Amino acid sequence: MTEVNQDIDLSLYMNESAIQDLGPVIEGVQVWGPVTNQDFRKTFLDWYDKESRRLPWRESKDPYRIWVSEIMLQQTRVDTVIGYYARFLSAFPTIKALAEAEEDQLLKVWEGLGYYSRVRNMQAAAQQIMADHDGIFPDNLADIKKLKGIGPYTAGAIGSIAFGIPVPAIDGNAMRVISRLFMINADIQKPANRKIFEAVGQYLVDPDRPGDFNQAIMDLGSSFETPKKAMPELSPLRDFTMATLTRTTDNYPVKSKKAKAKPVYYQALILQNAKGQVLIEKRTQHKLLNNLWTVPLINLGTSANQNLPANEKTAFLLAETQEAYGISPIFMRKEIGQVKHVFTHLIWHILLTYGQLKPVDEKKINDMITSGEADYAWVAPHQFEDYAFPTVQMKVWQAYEDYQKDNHHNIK
DNA sequence: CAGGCGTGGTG
DNA sequence: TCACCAAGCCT
Repeated sequence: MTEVNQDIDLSLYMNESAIQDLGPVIEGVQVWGPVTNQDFRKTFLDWYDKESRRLPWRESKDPYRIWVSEIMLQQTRVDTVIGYYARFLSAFPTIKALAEAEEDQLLKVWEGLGYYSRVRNMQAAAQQIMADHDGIFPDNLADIKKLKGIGPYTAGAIGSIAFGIPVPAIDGNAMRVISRLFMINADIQKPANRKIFEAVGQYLVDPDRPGDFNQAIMDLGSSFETPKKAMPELSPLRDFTMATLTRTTDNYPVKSKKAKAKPVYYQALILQNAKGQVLIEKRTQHKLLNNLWTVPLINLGTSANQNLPANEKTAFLLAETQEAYGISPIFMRKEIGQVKHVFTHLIWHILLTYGQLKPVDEKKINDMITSGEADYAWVAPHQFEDYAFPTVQMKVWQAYEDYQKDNHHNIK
């Protein structure tokens, strides 16, 4: 059985807190009763009415705009999203525009925001809405949940904010706040424990103002009830929060650790044609950074493998390049730079190698581009507006530029 | 279910 | 430098 707050006796704290009555046990959590619940909601929403953050997506109840903000905000900071939100809406002002957009243009607008499947899923959902709902965002939870990329949290957020449906929106903030309210020991990392917070959240949410209630949780979670360096004694809910009353805020939420990122090694090929343009390719058939563009990357595996003699390294590189691209560039012996990029689950270590194409190889590449056989393209430095590059590629460009700067003998 | 999936900020 | 984090969802 999941550990919850069974070791806590709420009644012990009734005299020295705002808790006035005891309520039911929900999923093993002893919660306060209806009298306290009303008091709690009023206190919380009064605070929200006075102190809520003014954010671009709070200016409208349009479900499309709420939806866009909720997808962008998944695992992403508010400050980062603000830089993308208006641009996205101006590029794709309606569900129809999103549904009909070119994927390349979609990724270009999302470029740098990360978790790119979010925007691909959002377009798929927009197409679902065009097909199944005449282009009108569905107004009930069951249909909202069917949309690609919308899970239990996002459905609750859109449902409550845009349509006033009385449901909680259980994200990391909500689990942190609720775990501190009732000193819930369930590991929030475990999917099975979601139902505990869903159920308690459902009990707590104000049925008259569910959207404001859920957004109040967000604001509280980003101000007084933060993951680190919380200031629970300044929270408007301090007298309702068991962890604050017992000075155990830092014990909540319980959260198990995730595996740390593993290193992967690559050789990036900076291949120039006669015009001085550089070869890039679209990452089709990948899961990571799918359909974004990078220079050719040769995977060297999980060990550096760089303690080989120089001539063997070159031979290896030539063989790999011939294998993957059917060409034999003239490589510079020494690497021209390096890049380190950290993903959630991987760390890429990239060595940049410069090479020039022989005319016959350049023709081979050009033929593949012309025939549409492969997603290659030639780009000149600083003329990147047509392609969506992930941040790791922007770092590669930067390293290449640094090298050119340091070696005033222009590579050409 | 565990692991995959980005990026930038923070202590 | 590094661990951890920020309005999760999909497979």
